[in-house]
Amino acid sequence: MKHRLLVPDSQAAATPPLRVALVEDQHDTRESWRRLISSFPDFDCVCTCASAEEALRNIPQFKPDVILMDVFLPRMSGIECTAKLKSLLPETPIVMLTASDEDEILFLALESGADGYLLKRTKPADLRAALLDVLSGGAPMTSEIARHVVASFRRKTSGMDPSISLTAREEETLVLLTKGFSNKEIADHLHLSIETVRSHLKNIYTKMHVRSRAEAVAHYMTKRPG
Amino acid sequence: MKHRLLVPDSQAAATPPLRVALVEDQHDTRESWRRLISSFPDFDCVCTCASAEEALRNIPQFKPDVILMDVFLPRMSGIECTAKLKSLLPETPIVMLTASDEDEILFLALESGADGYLLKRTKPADLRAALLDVLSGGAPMTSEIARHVVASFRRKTSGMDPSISLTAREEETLVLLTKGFSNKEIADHLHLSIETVRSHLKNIYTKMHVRSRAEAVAHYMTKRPG
DNA sequence: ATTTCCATCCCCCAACCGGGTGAAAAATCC
DNA sequence: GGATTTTTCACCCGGTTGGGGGATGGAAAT
Repeated sequence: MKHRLLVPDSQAAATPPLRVALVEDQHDTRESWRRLISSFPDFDCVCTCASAEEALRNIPQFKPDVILMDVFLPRMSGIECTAKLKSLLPETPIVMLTASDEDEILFLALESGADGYLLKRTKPADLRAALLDVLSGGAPMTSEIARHVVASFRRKTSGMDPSISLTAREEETLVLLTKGFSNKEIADHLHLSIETVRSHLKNIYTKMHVRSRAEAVAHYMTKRPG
Repeated sequence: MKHRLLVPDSQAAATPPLRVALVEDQHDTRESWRRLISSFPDFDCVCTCASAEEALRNIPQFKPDVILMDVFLPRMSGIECTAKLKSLLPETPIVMLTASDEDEILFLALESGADGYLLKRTKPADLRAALLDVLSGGAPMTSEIARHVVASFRRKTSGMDPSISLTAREEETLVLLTKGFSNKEIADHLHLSIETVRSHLKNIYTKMHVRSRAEAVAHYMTKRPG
């Protein structure tokens, strides 16, 4: 899923510059970002937009290699704009820029399809590294943000365990159950007889005190978010 | 949430070395990791464990600054071990090591509480950077893995088609479905004929592109937490 | 006024599912 | 090494479910 061949850390003057589009509503900020990006020998800021509407109108024609998007824009937010741009240019990586580091905005941005998430106070060298990173298939973000993202996966071990302890095989079966598979599909997936799956399921039901797969799925998913 | 004050990129010979615990079942691999870590002037491998059980027994006493954990261990997996260690030492960052880059294992590892995720083929300099990163509150992972992680957020909302709009009655039916009720129970609850419930369900399945109640429950619950 | 949707209900049928019972290898524990 | 748990599989039975047809009346939209 590489978008361009990159010479990782050199200035790469031989290849044509990578084309960047920038969306930022505040004039001064926009200009300073534009100048900064164009100051990199291997990058060129080919399109600057002052609003989400302008971005949706212009960026698809420019087909840039990467898009830098401010989160806070008047009327339509950068998050909504990102979602719309992603359906127009699904292959073009979008890096969100934000002043705050609120979790809420971070996750909304990632859900909208953003590929990276930088704070506006990012240092010039780090910005360039982030652009190269996202263009080579990475997901640039600060350490703190990465930790927040990773932390969001963590299960709460508080109220879930005490009673039910499923065996390894039962757990596997249950996970496939929550993906909506039938007994036969689970059996194929685990290379088992359908009767074995039924057997595991019966044990799971007994341990979880439920009487159907739907109930098991519901109980499992309320306990383990995701 | 910093665990130690760090001098980011210097060799920091003045501060005491950071204490690393290593869990890896294969003797040769374990030794080579141990030697590698101890070769860093600012790190010291104070505890090596050949199994998850040994890790749970020894690591809590050593109270290392960071734990390196192989995912594949006999009997109890590194993932399970990570979950248990996290409840014993919630502040100690754990970095998972894996040979493969399967999505399934990655997400299980993150859910278990791992703070970073490295491939075993990581270069020595990158390992050291990753250890420093995780100790200063980051979440070290390769670019590819970071992209997988952010991509997993996208699925949640972009998979949640804006196209599916259920009617009021269908919504009610679906909610009861997620509580694990049978068709008959739903019918009683809503004072309807069982045939009406079946009818609603058929429409729900069509709209949601699923073929069973378990699948519908799974899809619904991944979209709406709770 | 006509059409389109929604909610309600009915029937059929094949397939699937949940529950009971049993049992034999394999792994694990003590 | 013997006891226990886990994993694997089988058979039967009745109820449930999913998918395919409809049909009716009412409400909302055009």
